[in-house]
Amino acid sequence: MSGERHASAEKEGTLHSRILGDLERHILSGDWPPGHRLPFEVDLATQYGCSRMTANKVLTQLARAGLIERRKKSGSFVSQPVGQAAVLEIHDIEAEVRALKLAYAFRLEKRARRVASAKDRLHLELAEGAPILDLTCLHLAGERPFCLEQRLINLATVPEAEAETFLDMAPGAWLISRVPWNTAEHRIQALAATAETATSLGIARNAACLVIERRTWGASGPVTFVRFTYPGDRHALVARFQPGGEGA
Amino acid sequence: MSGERHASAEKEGTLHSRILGDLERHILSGDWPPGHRLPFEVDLATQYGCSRMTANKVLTQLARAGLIERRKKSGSFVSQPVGQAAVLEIHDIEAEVRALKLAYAFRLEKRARRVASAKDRLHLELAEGAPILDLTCLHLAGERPFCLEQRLINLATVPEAEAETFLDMAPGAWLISRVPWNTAEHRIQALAATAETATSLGIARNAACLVIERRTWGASGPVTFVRFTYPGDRHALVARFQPGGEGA
DNA sequence: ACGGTTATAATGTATATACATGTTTTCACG
DNA sequence: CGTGAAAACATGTATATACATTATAACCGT
Repeated sequence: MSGERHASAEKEGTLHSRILGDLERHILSGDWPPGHRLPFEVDLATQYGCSRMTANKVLTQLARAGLIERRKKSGSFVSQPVGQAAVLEIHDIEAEVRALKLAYAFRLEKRARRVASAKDRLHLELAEGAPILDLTCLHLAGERPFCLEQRLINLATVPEAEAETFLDMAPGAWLISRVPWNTAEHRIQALAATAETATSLGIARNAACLVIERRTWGASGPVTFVRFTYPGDRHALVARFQPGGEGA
Repeated sequence: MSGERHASAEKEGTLHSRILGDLERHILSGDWPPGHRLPFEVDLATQYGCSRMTANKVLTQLARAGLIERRKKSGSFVSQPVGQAAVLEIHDIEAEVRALKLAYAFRLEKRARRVASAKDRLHLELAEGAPILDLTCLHLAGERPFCLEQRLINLATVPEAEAETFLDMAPGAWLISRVPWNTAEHRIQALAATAETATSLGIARNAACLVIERRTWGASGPVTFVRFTYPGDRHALVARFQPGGEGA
């Protein structure tokens, strides 16, 4: 009620996180099913002996995380568990290999500067005849091929790339550290290995491969298109998901 | 500054969202590269003619979204674009089929109640001899097989499932609407079709298939394990990502 | 110089208050 | 008896203030 002024560290953590934790627990445990109305801001404030502002901030955070929906006059309600979204971490390949406790290496197999063909324009939104850099490189785990990377870099957006040899640094890492981007689109498929990729990766022709394609845009237009091809029987993507789980 | 008291709707949107937008623009455009220190709370407050609390809330939100890192005494800094996380939406299969403008149907091919074997316990954390429901069903788009679903349901956690026939409602949709969950783990692989799955899906043996496995936990333990097998040449997962992009 | 204490700068959390905004309920008037 | 204006309600946004926390900087005596 009267509210003993600010945090006196009575038990553990801040009031904010205590309230947040309690509400999340009620929601995630199913104790409060979707559609259930949670206490009003003023009631929460009374219950925890805090101001409405504090309760408001907690509820606002839950709403941003998608766990609840808020309606004026009506109150706040537990959301339906909407489409199952998973945070898919696509690691840096070097990190991926090292996570397997294997030595990492890569080999540049192709580096060509040319103008965009019609086929390239399917992958990246490019003007006709726009200059691009076409790279292919093979990532190795220990002695064995791990992943084949085929990449197009838009030289209109990233002119610095033309001066780079990509002999010492993989193009992915180089781009990440130099070029800002703000949107990426991924496409994940299972495809049979073509004769070419089978040779590069040292697998049987038509073997199942996991193919991940990524297109990236920056403020000044399309940046890069990349296709990673992994031997399917040796690789898996893993994604973990907790609703409302912010990146701590 | 004196700060003209609350929102007088001078231009557009709230002060909060204007500041947020401005900062995001600076960061995403690369204008402020990773490591760059952004203005202190008090400076932002002065600049926008608002109180420090307002600036603080904006910065706090950016920090939660992972765009910036904050250090006491030092200030707030643009984060390194860490591991590329993409929000991967795994749609409901029915929605997926309808998005292709095809008729949706499903057929239950197997429904068995049994106790967990050692192999089942690899998929789901189960006690030895725990009762489970073992389901297989085929999802159809138009007349053609679209996806094969193989599912284990933990009857210890979801006893209601035993009374359900799953003839009218697909097990995925049934579970979503009835059983609360709080953690899911996905595994995505490319695998060659086994003889069985090839027959079910009407594809060639050894054809590349996209396999998505999901394990789900609720408050009272493991809920379900499911494996979706899609003919690889006919299906792709698509994920779009914008850093700091909250679910509106 | 060195190492420890003190000051200071920046963020973190919380309060009380004020007014805006959008819904729902109520109630009075025709 | 309906309908439209007014009141009540719950959230949304913003302010000013206070004190806590913590990392860095400044100081200071030995």
